[in-house]
Amino acid sequence: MALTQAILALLIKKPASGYELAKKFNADFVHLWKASQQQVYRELAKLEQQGLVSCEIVPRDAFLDKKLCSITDAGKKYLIEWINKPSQPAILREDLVLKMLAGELVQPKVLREELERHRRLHLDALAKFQKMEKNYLDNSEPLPPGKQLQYLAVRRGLSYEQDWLNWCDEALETIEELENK
Amino acid sequence: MALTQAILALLIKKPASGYELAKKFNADFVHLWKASQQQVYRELAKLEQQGLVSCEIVPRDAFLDKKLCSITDAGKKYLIEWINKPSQPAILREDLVLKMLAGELVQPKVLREELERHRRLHLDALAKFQKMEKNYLDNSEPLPPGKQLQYLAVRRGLSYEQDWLNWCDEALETIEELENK
DNA sequence: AAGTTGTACTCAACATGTTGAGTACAGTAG
DNA sequence: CTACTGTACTCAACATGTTGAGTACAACTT
Repeated sequence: MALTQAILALLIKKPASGYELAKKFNADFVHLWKASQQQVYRELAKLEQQGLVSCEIVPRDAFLDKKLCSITDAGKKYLIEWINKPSQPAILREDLVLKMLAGELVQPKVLREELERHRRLHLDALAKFQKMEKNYLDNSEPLPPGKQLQYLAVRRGLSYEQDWLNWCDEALETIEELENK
Repeated sequence: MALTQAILALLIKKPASGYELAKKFNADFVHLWKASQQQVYRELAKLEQQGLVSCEIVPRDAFLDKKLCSITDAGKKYLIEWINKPSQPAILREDLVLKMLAGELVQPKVLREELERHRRLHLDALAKFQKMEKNYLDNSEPLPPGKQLQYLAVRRGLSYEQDWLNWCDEALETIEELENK
């Protein structure tokens, strides 16, 4: 629903090609907003057609051409209106929770191994956010308002992953108790 | 992706009609797995066709007929296989985080009001999970394994909402600082 | 010289989720 | 006795997300 806004939000920082945006949505940004290359290109085409972004083909001698997209004034206006509209919290749909609900059907060991896998994944994600956080904390000068807000986004990721980690540990304790009975 | 499994997971507890399932996915269950009526009916039709659930029309004199669906042995087998396969953590796509990233475009007041709205929503959700938790805690006897796993799902919801709440408070502090400058 | 990796994109098909309207009937409240 | 609410579903259309293949070219490795 809001891939539109996610792209526009990145483009206000600086113009980018579809390829670059797609890379962000699958690397540093992946734990906050994931999107496939195909999704990005499709969305970008729609945005250009609506006049919310404008693209320009930049020839780079020797390299392949690159279609650099920038947000237009209309795009900025659209984003501002969207921020002003109330939005709903995201809908949670987590497979792992379903596996707990139906967990009686399998051996506790199966659940334990899956929990351990998820624990590792959340630990990796947490490490990435901690690395990002450093860029905001190591600064001796106070952060400008834009950066402070960005920092809040990083804090959300950090807190989210830490919270998952805590739950995984709690769940593992319960499962181990079940295994020992 | 896993609405299939969400429906099957509910059906192992007891048979239900599409209407009843849809009600769950929009009431007590909504913060763990949300699905619209239309989605449930479509999925249920597919599941019946695949032989994972079997439906039976139950005439209830005076009342409207009800199509009661139960999970079949094939359905149970399918669920067990799914639990055994590793699954990916859900993808986060939260509008509010985007609003922070692009937040420099608007007055801090706009962000503060949106944060306060979300804070209230998460507080409501938290209250619902706390109410659910009581059913598991008030018990003097130890819980059977199935219930203990169910309790973990509730704990996940509880922790998730509490974590959002904490972040909202942290973000509000930051925004208030911005407003006072 | 051939194969792999990385950049930069397009097209097609399908699965899933959302929105909205429409049918039918029973119970209850004004 | 009419309107509203709740039960119990169906159909259609569209938006969004996923999967997979395909094109093209440059740089680097083996």
